[in-house]
Amino acid sequence: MVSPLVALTPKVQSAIAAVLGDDFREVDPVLRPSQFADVQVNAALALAKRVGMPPRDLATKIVDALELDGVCDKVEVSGPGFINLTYSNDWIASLLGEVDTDSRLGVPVQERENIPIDYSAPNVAKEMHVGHLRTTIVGDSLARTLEHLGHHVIRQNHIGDWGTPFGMLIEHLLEVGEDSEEAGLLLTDPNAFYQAARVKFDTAEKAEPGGSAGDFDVRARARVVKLQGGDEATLAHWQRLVDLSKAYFNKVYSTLGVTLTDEDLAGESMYNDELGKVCDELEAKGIATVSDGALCVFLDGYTGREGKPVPLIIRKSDGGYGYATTDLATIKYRVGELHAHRVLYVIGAPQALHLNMVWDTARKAGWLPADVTPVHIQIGNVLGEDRKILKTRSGKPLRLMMLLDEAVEKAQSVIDEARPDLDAETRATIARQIGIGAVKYADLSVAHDSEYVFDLERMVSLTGNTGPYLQYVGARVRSIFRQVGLEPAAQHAPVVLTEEHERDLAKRLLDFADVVVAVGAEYEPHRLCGYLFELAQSFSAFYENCPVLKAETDEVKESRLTLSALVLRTMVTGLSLLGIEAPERM
RNA sequence: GCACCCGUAGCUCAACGGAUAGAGCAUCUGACUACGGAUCAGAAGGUUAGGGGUUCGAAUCCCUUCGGGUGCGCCA
Repeated sequence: MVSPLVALTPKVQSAIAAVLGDDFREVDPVLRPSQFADVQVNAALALAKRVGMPPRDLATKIVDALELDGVCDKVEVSGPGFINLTYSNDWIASLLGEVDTDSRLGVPVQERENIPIDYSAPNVAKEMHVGHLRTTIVGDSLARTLEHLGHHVIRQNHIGDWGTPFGMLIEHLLEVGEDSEEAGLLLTDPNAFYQAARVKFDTAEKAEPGGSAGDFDVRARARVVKLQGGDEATLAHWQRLVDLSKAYFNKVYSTLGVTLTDEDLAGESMYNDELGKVCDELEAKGIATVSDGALCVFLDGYTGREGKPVPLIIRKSDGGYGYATTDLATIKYRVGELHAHRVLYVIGAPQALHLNMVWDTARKAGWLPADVTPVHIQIGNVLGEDRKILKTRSGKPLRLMMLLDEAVEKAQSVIDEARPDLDAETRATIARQIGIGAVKYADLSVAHDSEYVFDLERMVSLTGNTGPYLQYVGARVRSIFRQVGLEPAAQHAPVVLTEEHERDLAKRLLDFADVVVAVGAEYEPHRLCGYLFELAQSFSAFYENCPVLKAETDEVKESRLTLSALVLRTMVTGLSLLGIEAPERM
């Protein structure tokens, strides 16, 4: 089973080789979508200069050498040397027949690679905000997609469960008591807990030593050292803190329909025993040196203010370790223990410098071989209406759970009004699917590295390029089948193409595999969103213009039912790769 | 100061170096006793921030100016 582009590529390459010789057999035929035909071949333009031939002449020769019997109805040279190809309806129908019999809808199974994906990574005792929402959703979609392509995806939820803040968090927890109302905030409003600890710390730090503000800051710092030193009592308090937060994360993940579980937790604390070894090894290899009391790695090409070299601090002057050390231990683990072929980091764009320094250090230390590719899938900042970054610390905190609840509420009010015929329980289920789907789609449909303006109204809007619109297409198809009492999954009659809208839809369906492959290669779920939206539009036009159940003949009716069933299957599969549910009805 | 990212229609965003830069929202005009109108058809909307360069061809690659964002030693 192959897509049109995959099928045509070797044919065009053969024609090029026939004209220019075997040296050109592997050359990129430059197949592109065309507004004048089904596809255009731009190879002649690309190669003309190299072979010293006018592009139109070369294009003509390539066309003469092309063997496209039964594949294309029309082949013509156009403009400066474009070759426009128009598929024959029979070919489209026959490829679609193959897609129809393929449980994978033509999506290939790729050579299996081990791919750890680092995503979500919320902080213990901190509310998940819209920034976390994005890495969680994009990462989860990539995990699902790469898994679908046959890879061994190892989800790595690198939660912030270690480091300096835990000193103050534990001290705060001890002061308020583990069973206090205050501690309960960890489950419901973690930010409030964190902020309280933060305020105590900041107040004490600014105050005179021994003053009325107490020595909270001193105790907090001492607690960090105890924690990293493995003090048992401290570890027990820490574990309590982590457990409370884990319950909160899982509540969010379950609401969101994200695949992460406790099995995927691989927090910073996991690497605690390795931190000392990492430092020792780097020092022994002469990669790290002591500067101002801190153990640092200085790398070529990294300069900061006033041309001073930027250090990667792997051991602070007080003996503690920061996230640079943890991240080094992490990549060492992912390569050495998980045998990664690719290592994906779905984290914020501002971390680019840090990540590059970590990777370069790991390369230098021999922990990251040349054949292992680390990839930073940069998550752009989420902006407020004022186009400034939404921050939890200074600005008003935007609680994720509240946001999700609000999205579901909006969907609920719409569905209550539109479908009073359904029972309350069904409506509640649909409202959840639509509301959550809307939020996820809004996040997935823009390029992951672009900053985007967070607008709840637009997100949950049920018209336009939104999740609900795509879900609606699936519901419409199911409705057609319900009316005639047929199962979409059992519909496999041959497709015959007569109307232009049928042809457009069929062609669109054939592109699915290429898009999924592209998402896996480029790590860009927004391409799949774009594709599914186009598919939805193609289906809507088809649905409007080509009666299915009232078709002129049984043959046409059966064919259109097959097309509809394929739309449903493609839409449901595509949405599932995005992590979005497709309601039976809505 | 240095580095990275960004600047596309009123707004939010697309566009693997290819022909006339596309969608959605909003606006305007049409289509409802509907195979489900949560829809569809159509209109209007642009010097791709400015200027150079490379190329047969640039929103895309290079240089530069302007504007915005982010990062740059003991938070993560």
